[in-house]
Amino acid sequence: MPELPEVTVITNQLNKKLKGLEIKSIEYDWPKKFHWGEFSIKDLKGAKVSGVERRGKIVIIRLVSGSVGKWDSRKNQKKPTNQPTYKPTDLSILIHLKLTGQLIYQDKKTRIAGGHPLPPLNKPVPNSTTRVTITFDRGKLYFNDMRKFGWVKIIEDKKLEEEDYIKKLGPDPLKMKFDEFRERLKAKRQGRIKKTLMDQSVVGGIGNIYSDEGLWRAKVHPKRSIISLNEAEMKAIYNGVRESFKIAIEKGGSSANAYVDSGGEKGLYLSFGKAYHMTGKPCARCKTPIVQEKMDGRSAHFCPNCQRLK
DNA sequence: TTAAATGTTTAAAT
DNA sequence: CATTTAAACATTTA
Repeated sequence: MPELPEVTVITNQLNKKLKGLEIKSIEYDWPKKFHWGEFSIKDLKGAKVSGVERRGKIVIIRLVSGSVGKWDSRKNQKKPTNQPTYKPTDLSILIHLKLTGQLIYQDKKTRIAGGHPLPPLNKPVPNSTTRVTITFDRGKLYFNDMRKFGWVKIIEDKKLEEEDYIKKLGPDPLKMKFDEFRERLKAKRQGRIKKTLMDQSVVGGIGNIYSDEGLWRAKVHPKRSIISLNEAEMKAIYNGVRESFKIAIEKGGSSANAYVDSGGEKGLYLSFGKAYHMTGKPCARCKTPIVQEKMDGRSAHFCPNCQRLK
């Protein structure tokens, strides 16, 4: 999916738009990946958005209780009643976009869209890839996912840290000091650098695009093992990943197709990319054609001259 | 027609 | 038991 920069961009925009909105209803045709846990639609109806944030690559829509009812604290579950359910704490909606997820919010005068570029982000919604629709008192949020790899989960705020994805998640490269970044990577020793960078338990938010981009900037071959990296190379990788993230966030994400920002403006292509999907194109530094090679089940793109294996 | 795709989990093999 | 690799998930597009 959408990696850290894309999720950051859409999260920030959603945060501005959704704050204070009240949930009216939720529709979905995708029960397999909509995890309600012990909750149900009754628990969300009337709840208001207190903010939208990001953890790794997931989007979290935080809610505050709107309705009140009964909660059985002994059984730690809702009582079987038709009354609205009382929540001992507030709830959150977790959304993982995986490979092909998109989030699109629309109201009378606004449209914001982010995530995977296909289908085009300016395509009308709902469409054939729309899996979940959350209706607010003013506007609707659509979760599209062509390949249905993504998921939605309803969870209590206080259990957020125990959630499977979140509890394994390493810190953001942008929020981490170099020392911690280096130590976390080093723990993988024999691991190959590209694969390790994409390991969400080591560092959060890096996927196939930005591991390629970061390593290109660092002039490090994606197959290098962690133990073979010296201090300078490690630092270059740290900086490389951070730079590519910062640039991508500035540019509004890497979505390769039409991107519509909160003002309805179009634009933004993966024009800043130096390696990802640049196979055969000359390296921006040395003009050697970028090569693509399959490794660890993914395709890596790199410059065979700047990024030597040894 | 076949392969590949902005990701993660799980089963299987080492 | 720890680690690595392959397969699975589901669908579209090049």
